[in-house]
Amino acid sequence: MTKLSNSFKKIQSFYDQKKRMPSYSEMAKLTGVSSKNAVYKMVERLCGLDLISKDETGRLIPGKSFQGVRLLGYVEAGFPSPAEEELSDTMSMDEYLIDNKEATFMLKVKGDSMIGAGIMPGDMVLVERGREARDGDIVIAEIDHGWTMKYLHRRNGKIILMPANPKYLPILPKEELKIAAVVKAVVRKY
Amino acid sequence: MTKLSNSFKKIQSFYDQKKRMPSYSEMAKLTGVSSKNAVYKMVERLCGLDLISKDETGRLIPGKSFQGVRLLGYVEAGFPSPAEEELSDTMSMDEYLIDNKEATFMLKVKGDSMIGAGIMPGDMVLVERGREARDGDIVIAEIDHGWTMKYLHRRNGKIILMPANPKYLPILPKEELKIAAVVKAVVRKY
DNA sequence: AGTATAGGTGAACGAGCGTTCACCAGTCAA
DNA sequence: TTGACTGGTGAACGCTCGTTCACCTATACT
Repeated sequence: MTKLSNSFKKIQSFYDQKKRMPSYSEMAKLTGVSSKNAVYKMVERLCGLDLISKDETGRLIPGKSFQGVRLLGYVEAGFPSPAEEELSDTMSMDEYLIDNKEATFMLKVKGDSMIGAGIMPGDMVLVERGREARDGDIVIAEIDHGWTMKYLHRRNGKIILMPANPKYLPILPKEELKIAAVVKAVVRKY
Repeated sequence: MTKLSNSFKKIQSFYDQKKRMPSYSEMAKLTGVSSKNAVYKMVERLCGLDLISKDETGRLIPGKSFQGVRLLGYVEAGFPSPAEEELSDTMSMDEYLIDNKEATFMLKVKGDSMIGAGIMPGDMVLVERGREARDGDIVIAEIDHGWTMKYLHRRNGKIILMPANPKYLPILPKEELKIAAVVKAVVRKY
């Protein structure tokens, strides 16, 4: 554990708590040095490593690999050794899952009608409004004054809402069918 | 759309891009007013709504409902109308999914051995290292020089690794069994 | 007509910012 | 032993920060 990466972790956890970067003086206190210039040089080093950046006004902003969790390989291909972890990429969940924050909503799944698609009751789904639903998408649809989540299929001009559970029957909407949102992601927490 | 919430959105998207709050002068440019004091009063109003906060040094930090996506109700209980959306809570994916960033890793699932638990091939799992595995947890385990993801069960002192797919057989480790990590969440993107 | 009130202007204040300077103590290779 | 380098101190610089002041509109409500 180098001193540099130790200081970086302190800065990282400061940002996690406050959602802003510490000033140079604050970093001096965090890292235990008593001169702003020592910090300044350290920040320059961190900028070189792309861990921290500066915007056009000189203010500090988190660098590319600042936020998020480390991304590893495949689970069946083996779990990396501690040495390999150093090289791994990082990824923020928010960035990974959300394209358009304004139109994205999270909602909780009730019922088991999509269990065959790996969506269990109690899961959270991230849905995006105003996006065009394509054949095979999972959608939130209004059907006969109620809302359901189903696969959307188009068969020669007609729309079919397919559950992913043999217990339930496909829905052939008679008249009104409003697609409220398209399911973009599923999230389950244990 | 009030002017206040319009300005707030500009600030929000500034933060999204730069990962820091704009200064009062920057906000003045963003919102089109020409006096810092006008911005100051606006920020006070936003602080009252908990959209923006100040830390102990007076610097601005994002408020509680600043980041993340809006959280809605149950999907089968109905999709809220636009009016209801105003009242909804918000939630950051990072905060929701990650407790201990240092020990959390993301890895991609290969194979269908946990399909019964709603974990499909290609899904991402968030795993946490160094956490004690309890009975019923899904774990990443080293078994006979390989790594797998399985349910962990304890039966009178013995450990069984259970797949969630009838195609595969439970694993009764003979000797060495190292639990590398516990699966905390599953994420699937469409 | 009168008058609160919400929201804006423009100037001012001290404090703290990011940055730079000159200098110093160790470490390591030549 | 010398000399270059790395990482630190402490003081200084101009600039921008957050904040406050007095004053200025409009609109809304008696």
